[in-house]
Amino acid sequence: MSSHNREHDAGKGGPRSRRRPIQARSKATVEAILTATAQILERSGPEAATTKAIAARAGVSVGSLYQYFGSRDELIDALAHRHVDEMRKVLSEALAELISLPLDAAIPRLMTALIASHRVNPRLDHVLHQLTPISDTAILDDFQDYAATITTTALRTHPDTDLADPELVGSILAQAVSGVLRATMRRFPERLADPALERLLADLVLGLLGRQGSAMEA
Amino acid sequence: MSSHNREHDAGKGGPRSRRRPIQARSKATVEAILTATAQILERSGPEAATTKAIAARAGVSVGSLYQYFGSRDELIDALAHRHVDEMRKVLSEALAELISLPLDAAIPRLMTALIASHRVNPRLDHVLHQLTPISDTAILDDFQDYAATITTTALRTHPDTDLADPELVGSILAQAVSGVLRATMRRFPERLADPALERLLADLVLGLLGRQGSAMEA
DNA sequence: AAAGAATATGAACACCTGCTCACATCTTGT
DNA sequence: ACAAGATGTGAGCAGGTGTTCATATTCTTT
Repeated sequence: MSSHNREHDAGKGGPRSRRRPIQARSKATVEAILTATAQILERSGPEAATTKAIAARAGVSVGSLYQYFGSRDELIDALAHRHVDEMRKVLSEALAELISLPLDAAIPRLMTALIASHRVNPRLDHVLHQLTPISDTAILDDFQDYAATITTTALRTHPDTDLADPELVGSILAQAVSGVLRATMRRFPERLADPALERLLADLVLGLLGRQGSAMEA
Repeated sequence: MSSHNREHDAGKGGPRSRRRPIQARSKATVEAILTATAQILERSGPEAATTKAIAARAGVSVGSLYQYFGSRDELIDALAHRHVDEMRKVLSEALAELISLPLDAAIPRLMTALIASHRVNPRLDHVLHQLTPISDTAILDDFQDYAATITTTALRTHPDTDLADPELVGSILAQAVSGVLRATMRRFPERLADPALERLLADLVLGLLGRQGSAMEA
């Protein structure tokens, strides 16, 4: 080995992971730490996610934790990134087939995809939202923005409707849907399986488009 | 003075305020403590709301705080109750005039009222939502349920539409609107003044009702 | 086999937290 | 004026936190 592994970010500054796992053993360690963090957060909330508790559940010592994460906050940040990446992946997978469909058919499928993406890890999702600060933009906003962009482009692409401000409409729709989903996951998780939810959400979106697209309704 | 003031709840148990303020001076103290807590929560989030920080900002000693609140959590609970009470009040004030209106006119006004109620203290609202646990029902849910009930009864009362499951629809609509409002407050607060938001929300609700009420759309 | 790098350990440290309690002060009723 | 209750104080306690570091172990390379 010729190059050291310690932090020496020639590029942009900012807090970075202390060390990068290069052997298989260490990769398993960071993996264990991340899953342990997720589990504790899901089960017992942010306050229980103590460095010591995390290390214990991961079967590692605190020292190991600090070998790969510069601080507790960095660790949680990494976990959050991981989580939105997975959500984004689930959503984008169901996306390819949508572009060719007319809106009436595309929107219900989009809802199904959104529900699926929110099912990735609802409890962790909620806790990460708890950790979202008021002012600063948070990692979780990335997913929200992604969903908004998708909706906006869908509206722009499909010639079925033409809106005055597709961006605003897309953003509002994404907010509405994710608001419903997040509230449902926390308080009525059994509803998620109910196909009525999907239909209602699709009707919600299509209804607004109908109202907005044409100046008049039937 | 014949009766002591200490806690001696003959009724149901549970953590209660230690002492009830009876003189004007002490009432001012609890008031100061509550406002201080709110200010710190708004400005710096839950972690900054230390008992010492609160006492300092209130111009009081820690001891005084514990004379009227059994614990830090009880204090925040009290503040949360206060907050939803105010939101509920704002909402219910704008409610009386709605029952006589047809849905097309009632819904936009309901949106105005909902926006107003969410404007009571958006930052505090967000922080209190941060403190909402995953599993247990929280105080803030009361407002959500209130809004859902109002919507449901509005749908039931007005003969304009007849829905299969007004409760589900009312609940979803309330979740959607509050999802939009909360996201907007945090990330695009300037939009709150935009009348387009009100119109969009009303269209969102009316659109779903149009879709749901009649089996067919134009 | 030997050396050096990567990885793992956990006691120890400095700091901060919620909370109590013995005491001082103010207010009120008589 | 005087007691007695109501209110206010803040140093101090017990416990917990995130983080570091000198040391030990394991792996990789030569």
